Amino acid sequence: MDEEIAEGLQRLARWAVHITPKQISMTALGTLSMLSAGPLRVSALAEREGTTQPGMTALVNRLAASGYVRRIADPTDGRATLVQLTAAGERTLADRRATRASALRDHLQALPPEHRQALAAALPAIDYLTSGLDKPRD
Amino acid sequence: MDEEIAEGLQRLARWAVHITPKQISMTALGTLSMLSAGPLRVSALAEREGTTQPGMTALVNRLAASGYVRRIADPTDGRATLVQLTAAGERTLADRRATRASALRDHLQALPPEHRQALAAALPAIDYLTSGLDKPRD
DNA sequence: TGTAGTTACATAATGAGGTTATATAATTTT
DNA sequence: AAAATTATATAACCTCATTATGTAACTACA
Repeated sequence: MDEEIAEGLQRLARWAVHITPKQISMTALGTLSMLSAGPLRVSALAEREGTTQPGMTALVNRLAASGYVRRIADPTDGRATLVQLTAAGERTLADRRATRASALRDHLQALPPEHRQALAAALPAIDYLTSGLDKPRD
Repeated sequence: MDEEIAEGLQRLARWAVHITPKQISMTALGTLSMLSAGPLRVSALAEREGTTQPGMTALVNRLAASGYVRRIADPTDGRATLVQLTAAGERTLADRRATRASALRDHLQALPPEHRQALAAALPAIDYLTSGLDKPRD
């Protein structure tokens, strides 16, 4: 049984990524998402995104070049830099989330009622599984 | 309601990608997966993977360099090249699928029974949603 | 039938996103 | 005060994707 569920979840993840507009990478969106709760260190972002510190430094560079984040000094540690979401970053985050959700909703609307109900009933299970994620709604 | 489901599916996709060992890209795995049913043209692979033809040419180059696929002539069209899975490619495909499925199963085993049941009940809905995909079990 | 158009793939240049290894500066430890 | 550790940055290098363009082969048609 777990076999079938695992297979289904893999297909579902693949499908969701497929139909989702790729304006921004998952890592970039997740990073902006985390920052919406307040500034974080580069290393904290890297750890929670499951990437490396140099990789996150590069991503923060790109996000800063796009004007979505800025670096501020960490008052408690001269080595660290805090990454802070800008107003433009907040707008972009909201916009990208809405676009993604709407792409998914288009497909859900074409879903027969019993299937929609089954998915709704599975939401607590999904919440349970994904609760380890840093509540990024992406 | 669709709102909550869309959100849940996005989180689920993100989670599944997160916990999945990234030995191989989704596109590469999907490509090998399609080829397991028989040789296909570069352009057919590109279209079904939702990528560009030059992108698929490059991917086929890398897969060929790794020994997972080979190019063979298309007897019906001198311009086309068919991409064929090698024995090593089949082994790799099976191995990667197993690794991914096992990572997911580890999480499913820690799932309370009622949640597991809810997911099992949602499988038909998942099949319905993802039926557009080229039955790649990834 | 030969030439014009189209098609299939490859190549080139570019950029995002990721890796490991290493350097630098600031903080801690001893 | 010196040594060790920590936080970030930098460098060199892959993968994966894009657009623009080249080339060879097929198709159509005057």
